[in-house]
Amino acid sequence: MTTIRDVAKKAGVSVATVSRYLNDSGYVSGDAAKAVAAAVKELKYELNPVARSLNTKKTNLIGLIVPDITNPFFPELARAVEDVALTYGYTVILCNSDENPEKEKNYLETLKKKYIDGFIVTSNQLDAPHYANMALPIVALDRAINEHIPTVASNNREGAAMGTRVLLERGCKRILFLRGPEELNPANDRYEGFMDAIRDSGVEYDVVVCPFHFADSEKIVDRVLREHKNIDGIFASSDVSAAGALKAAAKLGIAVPDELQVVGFDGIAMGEMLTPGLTTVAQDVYKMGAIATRVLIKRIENQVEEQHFFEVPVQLKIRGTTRSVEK
Amino acid sequence: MTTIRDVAKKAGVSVATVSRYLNDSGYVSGDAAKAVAAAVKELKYELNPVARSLNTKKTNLIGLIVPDITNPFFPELARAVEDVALTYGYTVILCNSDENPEKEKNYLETLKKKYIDGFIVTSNQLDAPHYANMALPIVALDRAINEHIPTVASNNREGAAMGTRVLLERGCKRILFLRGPEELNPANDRYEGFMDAIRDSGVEYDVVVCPFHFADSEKIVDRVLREHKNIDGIFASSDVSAAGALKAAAKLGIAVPDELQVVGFDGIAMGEMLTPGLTTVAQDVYKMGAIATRVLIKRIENQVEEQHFFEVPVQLKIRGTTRSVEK
DNA sequence: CTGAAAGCGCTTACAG
DNA sequence: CTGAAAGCGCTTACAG
Repeated sequence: MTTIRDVAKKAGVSVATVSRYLNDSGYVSGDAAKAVAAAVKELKYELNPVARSLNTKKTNLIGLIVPDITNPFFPELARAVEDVALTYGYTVILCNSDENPEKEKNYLETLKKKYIDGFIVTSNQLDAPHYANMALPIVALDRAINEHIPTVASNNREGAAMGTRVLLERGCKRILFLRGPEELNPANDRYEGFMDAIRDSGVEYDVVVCPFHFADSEKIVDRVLREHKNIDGIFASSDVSAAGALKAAAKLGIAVPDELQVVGFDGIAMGEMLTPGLTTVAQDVYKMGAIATRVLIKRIENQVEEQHFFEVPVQLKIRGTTRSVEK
Repeated sequence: MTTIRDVAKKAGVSVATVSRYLNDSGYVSGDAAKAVAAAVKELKYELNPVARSLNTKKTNLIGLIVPDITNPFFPELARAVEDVALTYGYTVILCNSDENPEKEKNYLETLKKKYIDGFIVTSNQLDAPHYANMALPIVALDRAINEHIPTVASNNREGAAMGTRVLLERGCKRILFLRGPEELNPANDRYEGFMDAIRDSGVEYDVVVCPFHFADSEKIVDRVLREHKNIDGIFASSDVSAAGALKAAAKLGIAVPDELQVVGFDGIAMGEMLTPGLTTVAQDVYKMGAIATRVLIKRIENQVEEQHFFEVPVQLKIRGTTRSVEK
């Protein structure tokens, strides 16, 4: 392995000068620069990043903590993070937390010891002490807002109102809202948005708490549809729940969208694979990941950034689980 | 930050002794061990992994290179890799290659410089020189077998034969096989398996090359179904293609499974969310990832492992896109 | 069984 | 503008 000493020797300068040249820090005369450049090229020298890290305490590594990469929301996020990170010369470490504070804390701590440069986190524990004491750049995604931690999220509330209106405009008279878990901020925002839109509409509605899980959602919707035969619209707080609702409806022989219209939230790829295609409030997950990564890297590199909250607009995707608007 | 020197001083021994104690390497007397243990505890000392890495050239980091984490096959793989890695004290770096040899090579090289300990790779470039010259433990997943690189894969050929037989047993008279890309080993194996089963059946069949991509598959199947009205069975080499086929059939008003039966391959979660549920040849992706990770770590830790090829059995999941077997 | 010392390969005040 | 030297925090022959 050729080291900085070899380069220095060949170029006839000190290692300090080589280091300065390599890092573009401090003064290096034109002649010295030329000699070093030639030596680097000739020896095919490449700086050893581990040795550098020991000094700088930086590694160009960032951690991405998600509850579970297997949840269809997260792969696209991970992709965006990785793409942008690569652009800036960073590499990403993937961590599944299972929403388990201990696992999260453990990752945070072991990676910090490894001089990781920062974290992008989707977590409900952001107010926990192990975050407050991190002294490392962190950006929160999707969930939790904390005055110390920049956050990027969809405009969940407005999006949910939009989704609700899709159902209202299409003549639904009794709407079932599949509300997400109460400990999730985005789920609560979506609930607010639903309420914003439904409140003054005069339309009947039911609210049922429902995890973002296919089989559970199917079971819950099956029960509710049996009890309330006149439900003609479902707004699910996630596409996975919407898929469960569709499955339940199909098994009960309820025609979608003729007897029952369904709108989801998320915009995951599965939505268009269903038949009929799922009408949904699509989040721009890729954009969220991209923004989060840029914000994080700015912080890592000590660039000033005033903004603390980044809202990414959602977009309606009208597909086959809703009818044409009645004139 | 408390260092090994602090511990040595407090324990009244040399740093060499502390290091030996910490790494359980070389002799340490009972007394010395006790003193060091006490000092470690009192100072809450934690070894600096970066400093260690500079010496050992090991980092407890492994790289996972996949074409695209967004492809529904890979999140579960990533999950398995991460779970097992964590168990052994390793952390995983996620790399999307887009099947691009340059990107792959770039990751391999930059991470090698960072003293990454090994790679789990899903790639078609495994015979490329940058792999041969790696001198780092590598395990291949799903694709490509190379006498120097251990591989874990499904029994694709047998699985495809099983899937084909599902259609044959249910009375299909003309089967369309959606063959995957020709540069993919697993796709070729599945093609062989299809041929194994169809050859002597006397049943008519067509083979069309079709990427593992939803919209493309839909388009291709739409065309074929228009041209050949008597096709009554489709075996797709991937679930995503099967979903495209189902969409095409639905748009053409072809009833599944009454007029057309469909079988997929992969077993991704989306399959059960479709209506009717997708009958498929399910791979045990999690198990593949888990095995690959264990094999890799064994190699990293220089444990002997004779076996070079690990085959993970597939499992039929009969759902709604196929009929009951005719008696 | 133990310690002094060299070494892993870099960066960074500091003096000149 | 440059170099000698200390330092980042560990590991590992080697001599005893």
